[in-house]
Amino acid sequence: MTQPHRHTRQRAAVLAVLRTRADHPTAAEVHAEVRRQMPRVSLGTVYRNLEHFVRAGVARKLAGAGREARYDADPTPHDHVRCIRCGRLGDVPRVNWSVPDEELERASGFRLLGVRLEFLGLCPACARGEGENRGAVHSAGRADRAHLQE
Amino acid sequence: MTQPHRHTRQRAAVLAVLRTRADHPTAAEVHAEVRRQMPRVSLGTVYRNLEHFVRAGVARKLAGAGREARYDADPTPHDHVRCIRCGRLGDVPRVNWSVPDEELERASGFRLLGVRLEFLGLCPACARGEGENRGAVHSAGRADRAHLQE
DNA sequence: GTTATTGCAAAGAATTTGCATAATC
DNA sequence: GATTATGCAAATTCTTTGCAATAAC
Repeated sequence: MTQPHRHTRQRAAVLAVLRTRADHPTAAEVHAEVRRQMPRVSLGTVYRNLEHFVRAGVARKLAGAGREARYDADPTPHDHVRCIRCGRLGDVPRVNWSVPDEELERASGFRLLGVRLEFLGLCPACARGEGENRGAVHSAGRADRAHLQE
Repeated sequence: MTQPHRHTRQRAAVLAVLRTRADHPTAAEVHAEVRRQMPRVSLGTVYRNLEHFVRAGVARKLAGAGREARYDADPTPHDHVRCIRCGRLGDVPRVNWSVPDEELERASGFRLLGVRLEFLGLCPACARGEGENRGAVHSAGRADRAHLQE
């Protein structure tokens, strides 16, 4: 069934970075950091190992709203806030909320298996107007609200 | 402030398709359908117009978990279920849930502006095992659970 | 020794963009 | 007539993949 896994320095390094950083880095960010120790690691290897950990249940892939995916190796149950300006991710305590599953299943016709909950907001830096502009920023007003509905 | 907009046949066609179809089509699907009436429309034009409607608050862009974005012109407040096998989107009634915003803002350090709630599940066809396989399907068990956590 | 894993480079998928032309206001 | 929108193709961005070489078991 399950294939045997091998311990490689690259794999260990990827996990180490993921566990060290609390900011849910992107694959590129993990790559950059791993590279400082092992200059020859390829981005492909980083992606493969990140995917490996996700499949193993060790890491979560946080792929939201058309942005680069971010990875989180914190096993504690919690949700996330994504900064709508720079894309940064933050943690939020898990919200208690009850969903009437059966009713929703009937209404949608889908079999419901889970939920993804992601808050949208502004990280401290962007709230102060000093955020790095890592993505499309709509002008204020209407557009921002529309974006929030995603 | 706001730029003047122009009425073009292409723009009207994109909105018409979006309003006609209840299944939240992707840009490519909208393109295919618009093309039946106007064979020369380009995919770029479809993207530009979809983005136009999103900015105007007329449509919502539903970009989840690394998949192609889907678009929804239904103004009624509702949430969505995404089929983890084929990517299809369904509607679900909006769930009532209260979030203690201030507490979460304090805990996260972010200014909270909104939430994105997306259910994950199996669409009717995929639940019956006859779904089109439009995307990566992990093998059963562990991997699926990991995927659900996204 | 097998075979999972790597590095590299190339391919892919989704979306965006530059630019000359065409259509709208 | 001024300018927005289009068509086309090329460019971007993020991610995956083929393959020969390498390293783990």
